[in-house]
Amino acid sequence: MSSCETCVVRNRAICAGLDNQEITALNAIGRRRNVSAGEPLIWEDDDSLLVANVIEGVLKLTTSTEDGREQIVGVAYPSDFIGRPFGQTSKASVVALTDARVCVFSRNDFDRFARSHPGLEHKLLERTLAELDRTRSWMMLLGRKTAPEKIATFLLEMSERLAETGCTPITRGPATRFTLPFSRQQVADVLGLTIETVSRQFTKLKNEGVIDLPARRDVEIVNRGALVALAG
Amino acid sequence: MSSCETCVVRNRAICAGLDNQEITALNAIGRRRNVSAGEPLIWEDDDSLLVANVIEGVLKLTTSTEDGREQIVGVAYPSDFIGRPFGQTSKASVVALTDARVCVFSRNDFDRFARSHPGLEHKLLERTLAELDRTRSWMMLLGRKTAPEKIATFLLEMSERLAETGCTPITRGPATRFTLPFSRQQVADVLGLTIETVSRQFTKLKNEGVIDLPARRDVEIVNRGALVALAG
DNA sequence: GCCCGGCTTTGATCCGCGTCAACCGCCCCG
DNA sequence: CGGGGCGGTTGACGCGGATCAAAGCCGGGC
Repeated sequence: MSSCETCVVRNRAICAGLDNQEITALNAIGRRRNVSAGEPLIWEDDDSLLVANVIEGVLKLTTSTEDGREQIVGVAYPSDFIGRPFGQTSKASVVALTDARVCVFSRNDFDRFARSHPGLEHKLLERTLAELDRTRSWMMLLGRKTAPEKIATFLLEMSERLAETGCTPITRGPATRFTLPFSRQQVADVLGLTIETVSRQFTKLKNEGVIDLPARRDVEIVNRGALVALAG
Repeated sequence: MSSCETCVVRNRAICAGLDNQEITALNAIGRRRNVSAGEPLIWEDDDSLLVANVIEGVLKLTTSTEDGREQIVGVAYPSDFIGRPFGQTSKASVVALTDARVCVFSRNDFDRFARSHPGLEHKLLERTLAELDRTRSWMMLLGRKTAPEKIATFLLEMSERLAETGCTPITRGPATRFTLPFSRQQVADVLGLTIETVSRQFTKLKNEGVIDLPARRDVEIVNRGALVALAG
């Protein structure tokens, strides 16, 4: 296994910017792991023993109330970083949505390595700041948007992120046709809606000719302009 | 003006962990600024020319839709860091809720300084990770909690944060009595509710003897247990 | 091919919260 | 002391999305 493989495509991975020697050292403390769809990687409130780097696949970060309501608070795509370095407990559960390959590190090992490699910490900081930006714009959606706006925003975001992370046939710009890594229930958990509402909104957009739904999880954006207008 | 003053109480400020020489260098590129209640510090989508460190007061971070709906996506207390280093545009507006004192830096100056001082970047990373955790648990609230749960959660969070940032008479643990730095409308903007719903829920809690409302913005928690139970 | 089970869609109804509107009370200022 | 205005409260009502229920669809196993 080459160092490049363990640590993902070099240019996009967490280790981008490290020199060869550093990459080798990082690989020494990491382990590859396969996680199949539906399998958990980290449980909410556990000791946060792991951090990881996504190589392939999509995973969800969730928090739940005691009575079982779930909210997806983040989605990790290839090259994304998962887990909570420098903290006692993980505040979110991580579960694979598709079969996934990740590179896991013990939190202690990773923390120690990061602290002595400023380039890595800088990269991590940039990623965390970007994630915070995304999360904040999602708060706007959860707190203030209507169901149709939520669905439209969601579809547009999916078409962008799936394209840029290479989860769809490579095209320039956002994808017009893609396969959702989510079930209807999971879409509901992302948007703070119920499964029935999600289903109804999808059907409505299809009837209006804005999108097409060729298969359960497949979406084709027919009229992107309309979607942008609906997104609010 | 001593270096300590410019850069906030040493132990809690962004510069904690820097040596004296570094603190002096950081002070050289920062400027004190007073912001009065209601005054903006950064506008949404501007060029993100500023970053800042809060010395005193409380500020809100907001995003808005074109048609004027507003969502408060973060609240900055003393010692908190504001702005978006290493990014092109700021995604949120920053407006003071109370009269505030901040230490502002030009983004370029700050970026350059941070990149050459790993201790500062590490501190910034820890803060950003903590903020991300808080933001994610707020997503759960926005997406899945009912109005009574939102209000209860909000009051408990306020009682903790206002105590730990020294915005209330110092006590051990969470404050039982405090002054909200928010108007009713702003509470609504934090929780994704309307002003009327916020008002009704406050009144309900008062009638049930869970809290007392001695003045417009003052809250006294009478029955914390009940509040915790309601928070969901 | 056929059956079974889980996911999804669709329909009917309900209710929490938003909306619209009026009123209240505190504070400022004359 | 007496307006006036702003922020907050209260009430009446309606709607969007949740809830409850049932049927449809599709994929997998035999």
